[in-house]
Amino acid sequence: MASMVNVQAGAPGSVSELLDRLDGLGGSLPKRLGQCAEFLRHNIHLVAVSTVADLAAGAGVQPSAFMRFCQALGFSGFSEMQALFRAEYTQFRPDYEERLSQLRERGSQGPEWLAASFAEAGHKSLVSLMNSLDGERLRRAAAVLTEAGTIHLVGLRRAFAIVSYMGYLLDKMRVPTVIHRTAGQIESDHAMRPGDALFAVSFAPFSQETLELAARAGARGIPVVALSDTADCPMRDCARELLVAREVDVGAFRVPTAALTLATALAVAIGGSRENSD
Amino acid sequence: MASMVNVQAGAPGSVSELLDRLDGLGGSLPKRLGQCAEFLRHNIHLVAVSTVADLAAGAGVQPSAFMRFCQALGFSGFSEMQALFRAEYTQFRPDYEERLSQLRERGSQGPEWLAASFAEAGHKSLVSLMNSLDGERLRRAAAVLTEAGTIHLVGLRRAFAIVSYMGYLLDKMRVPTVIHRTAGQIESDHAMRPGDALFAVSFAPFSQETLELAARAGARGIPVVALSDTADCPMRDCARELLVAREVDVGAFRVPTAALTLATALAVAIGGSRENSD
DNA sequence: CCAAATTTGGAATATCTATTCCATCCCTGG
DNA sequence: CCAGGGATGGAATAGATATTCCAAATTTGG
Repeated sequence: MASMVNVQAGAPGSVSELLDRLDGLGGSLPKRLGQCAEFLRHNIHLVAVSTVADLAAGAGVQPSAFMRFCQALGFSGFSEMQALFRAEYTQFRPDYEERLSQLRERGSQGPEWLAASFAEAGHKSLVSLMNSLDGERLRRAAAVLTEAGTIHLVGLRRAFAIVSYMGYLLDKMRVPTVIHRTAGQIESDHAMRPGDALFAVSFAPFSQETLELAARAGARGIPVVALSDTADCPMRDCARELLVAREVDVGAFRVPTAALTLATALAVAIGGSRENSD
Repeated sequence: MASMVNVQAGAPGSVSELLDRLDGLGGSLPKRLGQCAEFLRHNIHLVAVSTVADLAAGAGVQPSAFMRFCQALGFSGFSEMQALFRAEYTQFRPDYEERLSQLRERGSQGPEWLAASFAEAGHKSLVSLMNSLDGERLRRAAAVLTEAGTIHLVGLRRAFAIVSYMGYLLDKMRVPTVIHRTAGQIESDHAMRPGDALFAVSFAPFSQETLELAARAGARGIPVVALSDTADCPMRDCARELLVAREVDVGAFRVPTAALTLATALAVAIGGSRENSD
């Protein structure tokens, strides 16, 4: 009984713990169980709502093999493993459909309805962000800004919130940063010196000031990383890298959830790399 | 066979269609089936991962009653109804866990990994926001700010992004708004006149300046609406309403997704109400 | 290349879940 | 107040689904 594939401790207590254990097992699993592991990694979301037979078929193995796989992970069987996924699912799943329909009934368009709508839009924006994100481009953008002497940030109107949060994070991580407010400040350009870099944020319809500042920086050989809500952004010409974060609107309004998320990830990545190279 | 409670067309083809039909049935259902309907409306997310017995128990009825309820909705039985929910679930669900574990494998902690982590945290923050949101309190907060002559906004450090976006939205909707930057500006207080209101944002650890400004405003009888990430916020004493938006962290960092979403909903609600009363 | 140990497939079984059925109860209309 | 029709609870049944078992196949170590 002690010579089984892998009988550690008890069963995992959460999905991420389970994934860790899966990584730990590495390639040490026999062929069929390996198939199960591979399939599970790519289809985590199916576990809560499928039968062993379905999952086994998906992984291309017999149900009994999948059972053995569950046991190798430390569970008593499939049911115990599924219970874990179901618990996690019921904990985190938003019931927007329900909530919105409820709110729609009694006097629509109140603040609560708006909050639910914006929250739902936020979910969609984040999903779309991760689906469309180009990891390689993001890495290059982070590299450009990591190597800069001082990072200059610019973004007006709705983009200013993004820039100000990024400025806060970078400053907290002791990365030399300047936030540009172009209004009536002609000296902006001269603050950018060779070796610096510019991070420019602008959403359609674009602020002329931001576009021009980015263009002048690009012309002077200062690398520009741009963030916009469309690939058609005019900055695509002057920018070394253009990142795109689309947002889902609620009527005429939106929350820049995806952009803020992407900008934060970028800032933290920059802060992390700088720290390492100090 | 034709005299059953309600046998229309076929089974609903989607969850929202089902909700519509539920609304259509209105109060015409007998007591026990009504309990099922009520429970379903509030626990849509449970259907995909529960048994009839569980749901029936939750609704306080016998399994057989729940079966009749499913049939009244046009399904052949519970299984058919559950299949609908399971299908929608597998469609919508993003596989962050999977994505993260994939990214973890090859060179962890890159910008892409960070983006995925922050996106996942954003999802969780939004779910928790909507689970904990008190509609009544939000409505009162919106009312306080709607009735104000000028809305004063204050928030420093990480809270400034929230305030600046809210300021942008309110300004766009032609609501008189002032953003206070307390640094070295002593006249802040006098800008707030009777009839105005203050919206103060501060997250732990709180900025002393924000707390003091809010306290002085409260003492002068100017209504204060506060937004924080904890109910333990010191402003709870001076504020007319305290809104709470908790965020899920990634390591030492976070994206203020929930707070920004809530603040946006609030701003749009205010803008909408003002428009109506003009 | 052989023997031992491990893994595998598939069928048999145990368990759990959905579904039906019917005696009883409760309303409703006369 | 008394039928009569629908609604209800609970048990009985049919159907899935998980789980185990073991003979056959495969791999591993010497």
